[in-house]
Amino acid sequence: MENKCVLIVDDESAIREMIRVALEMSDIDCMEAGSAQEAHAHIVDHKPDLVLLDWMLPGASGIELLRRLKRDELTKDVPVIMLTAKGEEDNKIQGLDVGADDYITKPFAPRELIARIKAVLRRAGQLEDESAIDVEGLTLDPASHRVFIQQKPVDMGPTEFKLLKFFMTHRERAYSRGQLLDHVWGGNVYVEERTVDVHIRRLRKALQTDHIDYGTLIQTVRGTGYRFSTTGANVA
Amino acid sequence: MENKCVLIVDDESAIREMIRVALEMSDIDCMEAGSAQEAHAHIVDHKPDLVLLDWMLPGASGIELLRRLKRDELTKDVPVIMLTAKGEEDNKIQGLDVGADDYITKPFAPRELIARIKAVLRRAGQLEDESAIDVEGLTLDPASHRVFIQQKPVDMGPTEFKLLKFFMTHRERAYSRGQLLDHVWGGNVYVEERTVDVHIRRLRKALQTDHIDYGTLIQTVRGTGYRFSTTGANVA
DNA sequence: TCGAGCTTTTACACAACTGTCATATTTATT
DNA sequence: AATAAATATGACAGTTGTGTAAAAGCTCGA
Repeated sequence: MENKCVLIVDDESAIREMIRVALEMSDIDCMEAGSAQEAHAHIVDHKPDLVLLDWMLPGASGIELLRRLKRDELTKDVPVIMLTAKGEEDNKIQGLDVGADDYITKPFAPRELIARIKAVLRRAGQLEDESAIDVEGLTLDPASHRVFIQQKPVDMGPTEFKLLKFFMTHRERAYSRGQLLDHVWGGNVYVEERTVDVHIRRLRKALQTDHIDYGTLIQTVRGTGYRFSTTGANVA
Repeated sequence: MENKCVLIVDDESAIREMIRVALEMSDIDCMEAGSAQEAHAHIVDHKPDLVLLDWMLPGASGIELLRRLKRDELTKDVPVIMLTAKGEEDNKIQGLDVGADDYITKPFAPRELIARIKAVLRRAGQLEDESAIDVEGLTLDPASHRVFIQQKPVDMGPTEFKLLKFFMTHRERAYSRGQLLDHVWGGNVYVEERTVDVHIRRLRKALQTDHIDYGTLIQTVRGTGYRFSTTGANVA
């Protein structure tokens, strides 16, 4: 599985370095930013999985940045843990009010930091849409992470599952192999486009039963890619 | 029966000590926290049976903590009694609004405190599902803290029991190892995720008998985690 | 302080899944 | 009908994730 990426925002590079060491011990990838501006640019740019934000940035801009992040639709879902020095306790609460997901007081034990980061990451990951999707007897249930054909569970690999989920939430529309790679495989992976064909094939196969063949819902759009459609196949 | 554990949250250690003495007279275990932050960490970590929370923490964070606790799925079920000083009576109402289970005005008689605590614990205790859960001949009885297969008692460790209880009360849904750690181990414990595998293994083993193998009810969701399901796995 | 009973970690084997290729098969074009 | 282009299919090997057992660590009570 891909590592989580945490952005460390602190003006003291020594502290950043210390935190980085702690996190990398736990297989968490780190990026660093020394100022609020730098941090903001990075967040918009790379969408880290979590931001560790020092309250005491020069210009008291830590809380400013937090507020700004939470105001913007694009960044409001990025979890933030505030770092506060002892004696700034009042600020913690303010931080929470503005939407920090947790706070931790310096100095802290690396273990505790890791534990909190993991806890926040875990909770953040849970927020996805979980209601089942049904198409003519083909049901995909994100909660149980399963697919059913007429209430009967169907077996398929993780990639096929994600692929089908994407299709069922984006029907009646053709996607190129490249787009599918982006959406299903996720951004920066280098994979042959032909690989998509293979997974389409596997998915179609999995959707076949003795009685019904739901594989035909995934239609080939020659020269373009594929499309999930409930209206029978037709000519271009 | 195991003693109940109450977390006392107050910034004055003298008051904490006084309360502690009173509670321990009644065989109630106590933990203490002097700040909202400390308290939150403790609650997530150890899930006390009840929290005695002073409204007047530095930074007026008592009410904040309460709000935070009630917002988070993991902690919303922990009962809270608010401690308010005379003259802050208006706050009581606010506290109740946010979800406190009761409130007490300082100064209070120890007898009264004990009485209220017991009342809240009693109420909370009743909410716990004490009725046995049965799935196709596999029975878990929270009251006796035992598991039966066709009326025959089954042996397993405490963690396996909690794990099974969680699964049986949360069926047909995939949980990541991280989520299982959150729910079964409790909050911020810092444990390898692979540890879950081992307990799953032991639980599955415990659920096997000469005749039936209930271990298969716990299904592996590759790349995701595990799921308790009564709809059998299926053919490829 | 020691030991029993659990829990957690570790290490390795194994099975499932993935990505790629080589080879059919289909579709479009002339 | 022949040819070119694109997709479908089956097989293979490398990779990843999980199962399993055994060892190391804890905890609590005698």
